[in-house]
Amino acid sequence: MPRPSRHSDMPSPDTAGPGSDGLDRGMLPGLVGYALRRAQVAVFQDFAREMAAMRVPVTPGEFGILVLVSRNPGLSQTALARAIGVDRSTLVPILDRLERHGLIKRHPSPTDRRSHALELGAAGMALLPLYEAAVRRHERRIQRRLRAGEGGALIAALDLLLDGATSR
Amino acid sequence: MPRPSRHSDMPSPDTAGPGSDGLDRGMLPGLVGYALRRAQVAVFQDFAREMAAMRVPVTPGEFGILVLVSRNPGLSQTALARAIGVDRSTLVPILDRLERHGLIKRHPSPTDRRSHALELGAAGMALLPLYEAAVRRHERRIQRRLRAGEGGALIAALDLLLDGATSR
DNA sequence: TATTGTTATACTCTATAACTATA
DNA sequence: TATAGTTATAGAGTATAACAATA
Repeated sequence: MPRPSRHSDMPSPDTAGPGSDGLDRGMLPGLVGYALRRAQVAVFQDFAREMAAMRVPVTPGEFGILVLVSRNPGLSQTALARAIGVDRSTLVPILDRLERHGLIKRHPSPTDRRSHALELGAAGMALLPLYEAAVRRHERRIQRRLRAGEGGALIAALDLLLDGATSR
Repeated sequence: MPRPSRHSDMPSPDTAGPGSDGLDRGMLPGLVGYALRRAQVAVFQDFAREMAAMRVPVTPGEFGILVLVSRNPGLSQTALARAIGVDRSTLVPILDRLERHGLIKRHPSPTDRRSHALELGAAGMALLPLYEAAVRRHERRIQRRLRAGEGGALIAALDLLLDGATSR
């Protein structure tokens, strides 16, 4: 994890953040939620920049779907929707697009004729390794200001944050 | 086709994340971007939950606007839009709502008759301290699984991430 | 009766372009 | 000519409700 900042508790009000414009931001720079939101936006933009070089660019959410489908072949749309936290109706146009580009394929389920068994399509099998490499490049770039091993500690801290924000 | 990376790289693939559903998530749990997105969603929901108790609930973005306006009275809409990273046209309906609730006020600028000088409204002056207290409670809750001082380190790491993702 | 995928619909958030009144 | 605020409009992204087919 990052440096054990030897300050007592509430982080400093901060006179001016990085790339600042001279405005007084008050308590904002001391808030985890504020740092989280700004980092999130920048990281998404960097992801898109890396993907722009690909033949079929995908969003972070779509990349997640491709990984999930490849590791859990035969998954149903409802199960996938639950796994990524969206309504099953929200998933339909997303899968439509991925299927249109051959990234995934909707097979008839052998056991339930209402259900679709999701698999990677031909383009998906060809491109997923390229997407994974692109994501690794992206991860290396966004973490380049961190010290070695700090990325893992950051993930651990974010998972703890998720837990603190989620659990009753 | 998930390929065994022969680099000594990413953290462990993770057998099952917290609150998992038995699905194999492959490399996802080892990605900072993935942890960031999930934490972000949970933290926003917790913010909304804290705000639900207030007379006039505000979003994280609206809270940021109130802080900015209170610390930089006389700010113009264009300057504010730039500070929070949205188009100035996007800001208009947001300020409309805040003004309707008396949280902010658009004064005529003394120096430029095209421009509005933003100030806190009467309700804004009364409520901002309550919002700030609510945000501190929210911050304390989401950080409750972290060790003492780790919140500051987390902010520092997120700021470094922002820098790595942003700079050319 | 309940569930799966789908459709229709609506709501939120955001941007672009064009307008107006000033500068 | 350029800028500040505004409007009209459009495109993502998301959800809810209802439907047909199937369980």
